[in-house]
Amino acid sequence: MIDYDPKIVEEKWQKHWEKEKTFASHPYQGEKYYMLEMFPYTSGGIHIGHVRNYTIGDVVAHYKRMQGFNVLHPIGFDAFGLPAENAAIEKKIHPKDWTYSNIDTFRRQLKRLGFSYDWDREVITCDKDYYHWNQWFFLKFYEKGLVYRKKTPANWCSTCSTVLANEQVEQGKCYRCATPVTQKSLKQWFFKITQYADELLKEMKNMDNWPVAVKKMQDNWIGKSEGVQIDFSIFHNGEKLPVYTTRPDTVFGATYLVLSPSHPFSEKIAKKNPSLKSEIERMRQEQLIKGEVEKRGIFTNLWAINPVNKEKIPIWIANYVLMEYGTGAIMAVPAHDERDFEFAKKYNLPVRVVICPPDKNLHGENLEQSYVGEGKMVKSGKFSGMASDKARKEMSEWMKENKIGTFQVRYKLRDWCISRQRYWGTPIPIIYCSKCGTLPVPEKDLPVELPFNIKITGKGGSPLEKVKEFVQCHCPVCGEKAKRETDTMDTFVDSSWYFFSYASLKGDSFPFDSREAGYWMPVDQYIGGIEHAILHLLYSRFFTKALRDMGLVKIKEPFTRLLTQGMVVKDGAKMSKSKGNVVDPQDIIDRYGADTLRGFILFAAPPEADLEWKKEGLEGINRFLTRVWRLVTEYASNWKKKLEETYSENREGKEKELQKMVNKTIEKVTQDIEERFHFNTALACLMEFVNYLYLYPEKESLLFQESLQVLTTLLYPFCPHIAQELAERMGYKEDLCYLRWPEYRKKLLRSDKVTLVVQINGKLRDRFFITTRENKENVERKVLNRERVQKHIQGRCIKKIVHIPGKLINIVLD
RNA sequence: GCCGGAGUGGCGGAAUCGGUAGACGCAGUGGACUUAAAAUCCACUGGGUAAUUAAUGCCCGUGCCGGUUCGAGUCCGGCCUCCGGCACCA
Repeated sequence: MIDYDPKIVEEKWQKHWEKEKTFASHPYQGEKYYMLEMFPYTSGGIHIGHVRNYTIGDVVAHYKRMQGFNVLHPIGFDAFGLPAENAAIEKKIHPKDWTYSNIDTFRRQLKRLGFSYDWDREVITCDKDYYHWNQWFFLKFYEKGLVYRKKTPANWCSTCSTVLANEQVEQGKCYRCATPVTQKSLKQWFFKITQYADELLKEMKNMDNWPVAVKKMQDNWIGKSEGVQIDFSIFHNGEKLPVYTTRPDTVFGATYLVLSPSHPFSEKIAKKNPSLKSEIERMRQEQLIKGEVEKRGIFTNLWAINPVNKEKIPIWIANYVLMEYGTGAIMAVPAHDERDFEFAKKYNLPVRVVICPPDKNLHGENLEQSYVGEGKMVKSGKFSGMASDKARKEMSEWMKENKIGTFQVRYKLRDWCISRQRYWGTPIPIIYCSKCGTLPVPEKDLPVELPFNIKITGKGGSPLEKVKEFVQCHCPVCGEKAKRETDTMDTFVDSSWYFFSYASLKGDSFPFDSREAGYWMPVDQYIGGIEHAILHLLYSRFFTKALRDMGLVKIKEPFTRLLTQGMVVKDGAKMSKSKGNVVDPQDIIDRYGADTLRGFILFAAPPEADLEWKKEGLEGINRFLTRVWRLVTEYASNWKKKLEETYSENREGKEKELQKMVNKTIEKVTQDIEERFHFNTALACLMEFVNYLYLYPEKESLLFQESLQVLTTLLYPFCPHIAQELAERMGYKEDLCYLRWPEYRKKLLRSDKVTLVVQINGKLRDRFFITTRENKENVERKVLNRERVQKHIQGRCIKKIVHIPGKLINIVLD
């Protein structure tokens, strides 16, 4: 017997797979299955989180192939982005060289892990053949009115020297470097994702195979609310001052009105009234920094009229009202809104209760906190006495009829800002001509190539601005000298359509072939980290819908099923350089081999849970694989074409038991993959099977030979190298990935002896074997005669017997 | 604050539809092999209690309190803790 040497075995088969293109995909041949894992951003080398993501996907890809599906399982690289520029500054290496050298490392490591990718479909987003189509989409969106430019305060990260999309600001900090984000007014390009807000929301109802957590996060992010815009007016000149509220039922309780410091009317006041100007400016500054600030405001000396009761209420300007949402102005109802209550208490503004909870009366003067629940209307004109939820509808109707309010649907979702003042990204294909204005680059002039002759300093604005040859161009309309846009696109544009690119072999005049993409898309199973719950996944959904409306694809949604795998943690914390608890997959491969690494990652936890890294567990899997190796190399003889003994119905005794074991193992492994992706229990079951085979006495029998063959086949999706090698040693010369997955026979799972569990008053008291042929009465008589049962029921009265045939009897005593 | 998710041995985890809690692995203990060790193989392994019939028996045990049920880790109500997301969105 030869010892198990993973390095030799694994490299042998990796060479074979590469040479034979074993996992290449071909369209239109049978039922398709598109298995996709989120492609990696290639900074440095592969880390353990990638290995987990890709291992899970690889098991599914293998399994589906063996089920007879035509599988597409591609990979590529997310290659544009800021880290490349940072590396350029720190290491004096060109972003391009840094990126491609990382990609080489990544590709080598992915191959070393033996993942079954179709490498012919590889995509690298910084290749001009790829970003060409980002620009093309930009132009098409431009034609469709899905792109626009506006000057607006944007989220600014001073460390990255660029603006960020709303989705990239986490708790007021940059998602990448955690620098507090400030607001800076710049002219920016936007994709009109809000046009799809409602569809993005609605379609989620049909996405049953997405995790609830992700859907919930997107739901919150889109933030749909239904309310009423109520037109208040300014007392002295009657000018309209609309506010937006989701609680029109509280309108009689409005005791003051608040404007955002950035509201146009606030600006007007600031101009007229220098004494207020500095305070307004100060509040505006406070709003630039996200996060909780103490509520602050000033009275404008102006008054507004509440249209429902003609009441005169003071107009304030306060830092707790945002300009970006609603109308930038609110009616303040301190009795029924927490924020207004807090503000009213601070500035001693009146509190008027208009809704009382069912069980008591409230009074504004002594209210200790706002009441935001439902209840009975009071002090609300003709609506007094009505239930608040009913009043909400009726008052809205009434306001609409009297032309003082209109129904409104609002979203928190803002348009997607795609401008980045960075170098390493897709140039935005726009030309500014002093005569003709802002013009898209003609399609025939694409791609606008990113220049490589550049100095990255990290200082002083966009790097492209300083590249004369890039900036200077001619106007496509009048031919005069013009300037190019120097901002590049957010890299999330790249990842919003890469799955379409994989799904077709590239053409020269189109981003992808609609026919082939139509065959493969949508992605049947997508796997990635939960950190992309809103960013990448929302953008990709938006892109898919936009592409559908352009007639390029027919589908509404890109990803049918989504799995968000858990983190890999060590010593209770997420692996990170700063904590010094990083495990380098390469070290594990060198020491134990790829199959052991894959096996451990799959065995240690179910995919959606966090995984605790334990060196000892790794050794456990390695021991298991060694046991499989020894068993097969020692006892296996010839690979059989058909598993006759496994399914024969004429076995008795030990053989029958083994046969049952084989069928049970197939059943369990199949179900665990098929129904739940619980690879940990699938592997546990294979371990049990191996333990059983070790103790089985007749290792020369045909049935035992077949059992080894089944074991090898079932192991293949998890640890493909060792399985393929063992299959070959048994005489199987083909690739296991195209061998049909074994089936189990239900009939052979049943045995004629089962354990019957006996409970007395719900407590386990006895268990014994019965034959399945025995009738109910007979079994019950036997149970009652058991010594252990007798001991308990002596002198007591049997109230009831619960009998689940073949499983359990519960005797209920008084 | 709001919205998700999770709490099971010394540890990672299993129990899929309400029916034997702790599969499988790790760690640990004992034995076999060995001059010895490693490796390997075999067995035991939640806590407590009892020395009788020496086979096991009995009690407790899935974050806490209560409920439904013949029977609850699983269902219902109320808490506690941890993790993740959002956070002046009117």
